[in-house]
Amino acid sequence: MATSTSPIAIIRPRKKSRARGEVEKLELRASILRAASEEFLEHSYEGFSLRRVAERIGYTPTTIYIYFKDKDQLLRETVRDGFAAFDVTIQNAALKHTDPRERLHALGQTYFEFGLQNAALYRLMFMQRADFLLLRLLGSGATEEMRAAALLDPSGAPHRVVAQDLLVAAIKEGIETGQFLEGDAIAKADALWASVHGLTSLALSPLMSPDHARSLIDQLLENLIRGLEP
Amino acid sequence: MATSTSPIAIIRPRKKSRARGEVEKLELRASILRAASEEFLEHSYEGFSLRRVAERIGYTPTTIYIYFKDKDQLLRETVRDGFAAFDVTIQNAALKHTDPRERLHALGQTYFEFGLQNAALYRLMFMQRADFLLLRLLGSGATEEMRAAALLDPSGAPHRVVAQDLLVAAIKEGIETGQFLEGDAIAKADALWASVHGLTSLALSPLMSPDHARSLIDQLLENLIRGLEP
DNA sequence: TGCATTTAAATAACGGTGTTAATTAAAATA
DNA sequence: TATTTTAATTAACACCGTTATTTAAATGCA
Repeated sequence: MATSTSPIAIIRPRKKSRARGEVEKLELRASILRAASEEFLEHSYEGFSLRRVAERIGYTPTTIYIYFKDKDQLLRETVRDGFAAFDVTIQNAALKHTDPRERLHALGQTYFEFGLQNAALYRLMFMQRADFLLLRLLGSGATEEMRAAALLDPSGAPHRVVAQDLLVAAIKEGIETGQFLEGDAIAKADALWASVHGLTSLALSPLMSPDHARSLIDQLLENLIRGLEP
Repeated sequence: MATSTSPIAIIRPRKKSRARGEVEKLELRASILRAASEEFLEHSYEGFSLRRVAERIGYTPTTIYIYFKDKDQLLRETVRDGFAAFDVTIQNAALKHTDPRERLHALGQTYFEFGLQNAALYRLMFMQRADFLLLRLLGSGATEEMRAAALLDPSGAPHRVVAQDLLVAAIKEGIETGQFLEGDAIAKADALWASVHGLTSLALSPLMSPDHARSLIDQLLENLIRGLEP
């Protein structure tokens, strides 16, 4: 049978045809993700509907299951870029300041403002689906069992977010230069993180207006950083 | 029936019979709320199902609509006691300490620990359905328009939670006694609140273990309170 | 007491969700 | 060209909140 079309087809008739199919597959996959991204931005996590994503690109809901395991995985991949953008934004803020105090302040400000400017994403990352962040942190090398275990047992040595690590680094640096008191840098970093997260999350809730929160962030950061000093 | 049993039933045959009916209604209503409460504790906000509440007490889902406007109202009434318990707990903590510094510290500790001990409730109150809190704060005197407006516009002079008011009071007292620096007591209170809320909410997320958060709360509170001092 | 009215509750149904199994049709392979 | 693989669909399931309609019992009144 193969002989009828081309005897030398042994080389790679499969590869070529398969390659074409895979491009198309990737295109549809990307199209799904694009639609999902719009869907998430418009309706946030609570209103994110797999069926609407499908309808948006003119496919049936079941088609999505060919490209993604389930709704969770679709959403995970949908916000992947957002997660990365968060890391980049925070990293850049850290790079702009050599002085630990200034760097901590910039990290806090940037974290806070990123949250306000990316409300749906921030809520998802830190308030609604923090498990996404954990899975991410476990990396691709982790087995399914490790992931499941990490989700079931959030205690133990926790997996740390980039922003956390940058805080720790700045604090350690401040300790080395004598600007900050000695002590558990991770503990200090987590306390700082918790405070800024608290103000950010309240600013994204009906309990505090973003503007009111903005009027508080600098003073709060100053107080917290002063608390690190001798 | 009323006439057959007593001709003088004119006095209040309606009242008596109606009273009996109303007691039964109240009993069923209470039974629904009891089932809903169990449901909420077992499945939290995300998994709270009206149909399961109905099934739990052996009624059809539609019956619930005779006693409650919709799922939201059922849930609101279900957690009413929890909200009140939160207020009482915080109030008691405040009453135990006359010194503003100590009172602030106790308020923070108690708030934090209440959150950890009542995870589903705390998440609902401050993370998932803060609008419940707002409606509550608007009180029974508010019109529907006022409530709708308050929800749509969370800016403006915000309605304050009991815990917030207690913080403000303690800070104002500390300023009067000269223990704290002069300044906007509300702003200082909100910053304090945001920080404690941040640690509490992280402790209720997979991103930070409750025990780790517990190891941070006292130091954090000390730092924040010291930030109020001259 | 008998009849009419009110009303508590149930049934049936609508539109929505995520998801799985079975089916169609088109493309890839031999 | 015939066979196999596979992308996509249709049909279905089990949920969800909610509304309109119907049943049946309790109540009101002559």
